[in-house]
Formats: sequence, structure tokens, C-alpha cells
Amino acid sequence: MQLTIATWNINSVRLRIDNLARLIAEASPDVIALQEIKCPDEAYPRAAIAALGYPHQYARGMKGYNGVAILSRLPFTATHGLDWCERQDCRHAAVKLAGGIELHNFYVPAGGDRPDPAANDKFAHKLRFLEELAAWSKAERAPRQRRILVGDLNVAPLPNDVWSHKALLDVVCHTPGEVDRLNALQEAESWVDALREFYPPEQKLFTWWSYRAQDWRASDRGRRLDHIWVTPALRGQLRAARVCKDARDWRQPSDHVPVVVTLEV
DNA sequence: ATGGTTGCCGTGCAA
Repeated sequence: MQLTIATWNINSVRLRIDNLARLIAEASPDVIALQEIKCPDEAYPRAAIAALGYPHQYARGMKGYNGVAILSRLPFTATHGLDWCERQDCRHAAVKLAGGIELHNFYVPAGGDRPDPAANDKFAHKLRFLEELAAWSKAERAPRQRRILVGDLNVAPLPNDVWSHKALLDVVCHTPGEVDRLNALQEAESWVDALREFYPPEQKLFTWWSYRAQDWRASDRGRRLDHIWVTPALRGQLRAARVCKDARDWRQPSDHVPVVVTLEV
């Protein structure tokens, strides 16, 4: 069977429930991983999402910030959420899908403005978060394991994952320190970057455009911050991948757009 | 070099 998975930093699930409906209409994902839902569990719109065809939901939210959720048309058999950097800030949710495929949804800290861990606690937190992810992945590694890691990783690792490699070398999300740590995470479990299996690294590819641009499409100063990775056991099962760029022009858009892959499982 | 916008919450903070 085909399994389509979407990941999206929705930047408030309550505000953008209609945009979620539109993603569902246009991409028909079986499973949707959301980041920055920005609501506590008691305010999470469970019934509205069930009505969109996703009765199986696992959400970890908090007031105002962060928060992740996994929505599914198909049942999942287990759920868990881990804490990182000794904080309870709702940046991870995991489920086990049919066939034993594990799906992990992450929201990596953005890291603030200054890329200096000594002067910026938020950047130090981001670096440490990425280090903990690498250690976790290395410990979890197992041969032939079928796992999927998605989310807003808040790092654009390749030169063509940003509008200007040179201009962003000292900008948070593309600094060598962040890229090195993301690469260490990727190597920990030999994760395959599913999007780059379909869009060659020579090609610019972005999933986020700042709200601050006057005309985001014209200036096109984007970054690829949202990722879908699969373990080597699933590489041969990848069938399609795409970035829903048009979502950036939907009414009251998120600054991130959905990323979607289809696997044969 | 600077400022630009958005969401949540409450008139600041994080992104």
C-alpha cells in the first residue's frame, strides 16, 4: 500500500484549521505531522480535526509556544513524547504506524538571532538539542529498522537549501556549527534526506519564507528548514516527494509550507 | 547596517 506523510509547521493550529483542510484536500496525506500548534491540550481542536478525516491523533501542546501533533487516518499502535535538554517544551511526538514503522515528529528550537552560544542562550539550547538528537538516534540505531523522522529542524544544511549560502553563513539556521550537528544526526542512523532524493542538491529548494518580505515569491529569500528523513530500509520504498509551495500564498498563511512524501510500504 | 511581519498574550516575547 501507499503511505503519504506530510509535515508542516502550521504556526497555530487553531488559527489555521481551514488551511489544514486545504492541505488535506490537495495532498490527501494519510498522516500529518504538525509543529508549532501553539495551544495547550485543553484547547487543541481534536473534534474539528477528527471531522476532517483524522480520528487518530496524538498531540503534545503547551500554552502559547511550540507544541507538536500527529494526525492519522490509520490507527497507530503506540505513542510517546520525549523531553530534551531537561525541558518540558513539547518538541517531540512519536507514533508506531501499521507495519511497525516508527514516525518521529520534531520541532527543533529556532535559536534566536545571534549565532553565538556564549551570548545567546537560545542558540546554545539549539546546539545542545541537536547534539542530544544525534546521541538519541545513535542509541536507537538498529539494522533494517523502518523509521521516519520529520519536522521543522530549523537548519538548512545544504548550500542550495538557502537563497544565498555566502550571505547566510553567519545567520542562524545555516551556520557551520548547526550544519555540522545536523549532519552528525543524519549520520547517526544513516538517515536518507527524502526530499533530496527527488530534488537534486544542485537545485534550490525552500520550505520557509519570512513574513517580513514585501513579496516573498519575488524576493525568494527562502530556507529549507522542514525535513523528511527515512532510514536506509525505507529508501527503496520512496515513491514521491514535494514541497507545497503554493500554501505560502493561501489566505493567512503559515511562514512554513507543507512537505509531503509517498512511500510504498 | 537596518528593519521588515506574525501569533499569542496582554501591550512583550519568540519566531
